[in-house]
Amino acid sequence: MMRKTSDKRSGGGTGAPPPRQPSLAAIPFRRLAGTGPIELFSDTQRQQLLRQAIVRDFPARTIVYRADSPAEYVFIIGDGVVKSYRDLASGRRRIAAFLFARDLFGLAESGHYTNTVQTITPVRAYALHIDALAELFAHDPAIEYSFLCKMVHVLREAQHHNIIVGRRDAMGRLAMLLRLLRKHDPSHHLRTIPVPMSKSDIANYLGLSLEAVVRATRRLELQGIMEFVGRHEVRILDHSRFEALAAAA
Amino acid sequence: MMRKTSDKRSGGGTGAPPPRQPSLAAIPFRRLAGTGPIELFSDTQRQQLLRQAIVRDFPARTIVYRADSPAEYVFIIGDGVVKSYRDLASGRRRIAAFLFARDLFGLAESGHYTNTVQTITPVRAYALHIDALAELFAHDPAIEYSFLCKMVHVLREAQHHNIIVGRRDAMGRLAMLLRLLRKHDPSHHLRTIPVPMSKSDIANYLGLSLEAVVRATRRLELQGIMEFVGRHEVRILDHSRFEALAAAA
DNA sequence: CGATGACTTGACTTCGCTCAAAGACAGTGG
DNA sequence: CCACTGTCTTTGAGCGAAGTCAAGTCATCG
Repeated sequence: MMRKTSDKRSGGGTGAPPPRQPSLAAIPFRRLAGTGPIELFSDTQRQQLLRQAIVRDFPARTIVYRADSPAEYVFIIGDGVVKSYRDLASGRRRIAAFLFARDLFGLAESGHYTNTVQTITPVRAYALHIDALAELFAHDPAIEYSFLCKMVHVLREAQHHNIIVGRRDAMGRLAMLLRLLRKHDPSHHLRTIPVPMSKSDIANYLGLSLEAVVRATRRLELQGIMEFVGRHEVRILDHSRFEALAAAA
Repeated sequence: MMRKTSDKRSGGGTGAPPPRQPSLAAIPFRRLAGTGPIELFSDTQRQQLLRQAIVRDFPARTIVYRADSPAEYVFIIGDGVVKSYRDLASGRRRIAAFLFARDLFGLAESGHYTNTVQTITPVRAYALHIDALAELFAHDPAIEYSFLCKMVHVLREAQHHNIIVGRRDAMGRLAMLLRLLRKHDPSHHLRTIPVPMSKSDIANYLGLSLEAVVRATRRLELQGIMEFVGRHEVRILDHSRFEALAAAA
């Protein structure tokens, strides 16, 4: 049934110096020196949030909340990976996003969550009561600005997801997902990309059948572009062809 | 080449009492009485924004800005319809969203727009300089909160778009888009849905080829579910089957 | 060591894509 | 006012890729 505590997949956030918590990462929308995601909170903001937050640890495969249930809390991930999905009337499941350390989830619609969120690895999360958060916003526009930045960033990610799903070829979609996952790996100088989720999750994220995902991985392996090392790691063998495939958009 | 000013398609916002401008509409994320979108700005907020805003009128088919160009302004649509899209390396074009009156666009990434935005109908827009807006945010958390609400709302729409594109059947995708368009029609008690964009735009939004869109419309017409009245209006003939198709998700 | 869930593989079907060519519409200019 | 022209749209034929169904294997855990 449930894997116990033996799950060693980390999926992000285990870099050498553990970042202060809670923290939020995003690429700001205004012009800035760097090009990658930056930390949005200052130390004092972090402390303010931590005062309001409830630290919660979830084992792998735990449902944090279900779609359409009343939304009391917003969550910031300290460590671990979750999936945010919706089960459709057709019986299909659409995974809207995989979320990692420094990501945010739980902003709802009319007080009800729109997606179900379930952990993939063990997760530490910071739960912020929505009223407390609104209170904070009213007093501190800078914190609110950070959340706004994050939402803009998340919207861009959703649009990128749209582009991924819009591709017709399964191999290309898979390559794009792998590139996403690599970005979330703190130590991606290594040749292997951590893949914490199951192939079935991947299928639901990419809008493919499970079999199509399996066949796409097989073809990528046959072409010598990448290979699975166990079920939760991928090694890129031919970087240039991999990038070319993922970039074909 | 370019249609001149004779374009009569409205596409939203021509309801009897013209709303005060600029205005933003969204479903707030906190629990609330109503279930539909509400106006986010108060009168005083509107006036504050209007003081900063440049009112700009664009003819149909005008490019407001191009992807990757420096982002100086954020826009709120007063009236009309635009498309926000990105041309991919493969030669394909992905339309990320159609935007209507009371919608927002132009929040960028690192000071550069991520999508190209082009008008479909004539458009009146309110351009807000990003620095002025940030200034406003720092002084008025309530305005900032409105923008945050809007971004959360837009994110939900993007996820809904993901669900649409995730469907395999062209007819179902088309039905879902038509339902979206109906929502944006101020007078949708009528049997006809305004469809301001071309079928080619629809194809790029749905992730289909133009021909697939045409065939889907044909099949819907043959089955007596709906029919095109001219190129920019659709009449729903069988509401229950239409809804069933769109809801099958 | 048996069970459960995750994964793999094969055969067949279906649906949308591509290419190609013709038809319909709207704004333009005479 | 009407023919002109470019765009948008429609339709057909053939192909390929992903979906579905059905077995069967592998891995992990009790």
